[in-house]
Amino acid sequence: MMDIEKKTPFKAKGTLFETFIPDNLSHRDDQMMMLTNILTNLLHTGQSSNIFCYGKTGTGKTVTTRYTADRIRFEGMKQNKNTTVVYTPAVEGTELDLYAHIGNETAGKNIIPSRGLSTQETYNRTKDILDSRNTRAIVIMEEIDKFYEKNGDDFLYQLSRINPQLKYSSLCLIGIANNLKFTEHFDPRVISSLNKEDIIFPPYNALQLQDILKQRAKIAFKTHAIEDGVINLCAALSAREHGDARRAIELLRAAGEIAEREGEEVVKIEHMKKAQNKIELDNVEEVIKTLPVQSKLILASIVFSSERGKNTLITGEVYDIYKDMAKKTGIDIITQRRATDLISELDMLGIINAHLISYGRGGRTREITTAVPVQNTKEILLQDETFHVLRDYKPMRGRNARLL
DNA sequence: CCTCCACAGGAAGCGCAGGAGT
DNA sequence: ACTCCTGCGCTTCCTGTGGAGG
Repeated sequence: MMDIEKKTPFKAKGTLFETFIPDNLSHRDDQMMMLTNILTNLLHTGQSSNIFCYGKTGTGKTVTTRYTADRIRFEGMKQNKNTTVVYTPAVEGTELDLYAHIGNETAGKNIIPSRGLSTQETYNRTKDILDSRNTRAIVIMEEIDKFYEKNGDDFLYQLSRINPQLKYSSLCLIGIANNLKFTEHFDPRVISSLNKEDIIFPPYNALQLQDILKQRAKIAFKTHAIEDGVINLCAALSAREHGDARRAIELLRAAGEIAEREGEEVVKIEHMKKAQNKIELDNVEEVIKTLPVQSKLILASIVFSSERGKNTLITGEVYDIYKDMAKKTGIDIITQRRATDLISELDMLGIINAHLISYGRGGRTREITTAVPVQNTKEILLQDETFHVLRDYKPMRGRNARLL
């Protein structure tokens, strides 16, 4: 028999995943109190104001709201007042998708189709479902600012006016946003009917992160399974980059996994350093792999000509190389207009940096550089069969190539 | 001060996919 | 089988523009 007692620093690894909601949240007492105060009205009067939470990623907006909403739901159960929590992860979709999601989550099954019905009809059905369930629905909506940017403020108007139309139920919207100022351009009629309260989540500093990590480490790892300084390093690395607690915990977990794989029972500084590199690469790989072909090809044209000192490209150059590569790989060529959009998307994903610059008479364009390790990116792209012919691609000088 | 480059990026619309209703 | 709905990727056509060179 093999040794079943395999060496590991972990005691309860599951507590280091994003889905885990801890029993107590440190450094978010104020926000939790405000949330509780507002949401308690749901149980008292059956309705409450809508709430907008602002803060950067990993500042505890999601955990805090979900935690609090859950407690309210539990409290409601005790008082025999039916409460539903609808969690809406960052929706890629539209107003229609949002209504369908709320309706289906409330119902607990897929009743409303995501296509085929008009937006208004979808809204009506969701409204009917809500009313038929006799419930107080807390709708937590992730990245509401992004949704607003894409779809406008109509959904807010609709949702804010839903309560008077409900006889037996009510809806309370909790919007979670990164951008503090996205409400600035709301239509006045939205502002007047929305009735919202704002809660701000400031980023954690290194000390607070340390605190959070220590608490979490206590339940996740065996005693003495973490070398001195590892937590502090983890907190420092995370605070410096983003102050993001979610990623800090992810980093700690990765360090533990690396230690585990190396057959160690103690997480050491070197594991933490390796973990940081790994996480960075993993994230990039995941994003690149799931890119649509055309985006991949655009990325390829940037990456495959970013070596040998020539590391800034302009849109025209990228497009020329792209066309060349498209011919070689047999992929349909898209227009430059479309290509600029894809370049913007890659920029937003953080895979490349593209910023506007003017060369005066030389025109106005974007300077593009890679934001990820070139060699690794090439390898990831080459995993795709379609790109095999590019393996030994020699960057050509585009028609628009500038002289340095 | 004006020009003019090499684009940025908005607007409209097209064809298709996926699904509902009839 | 047929009509109607929306989203998506894309094209076509277009107007707008920072700033070096004239």
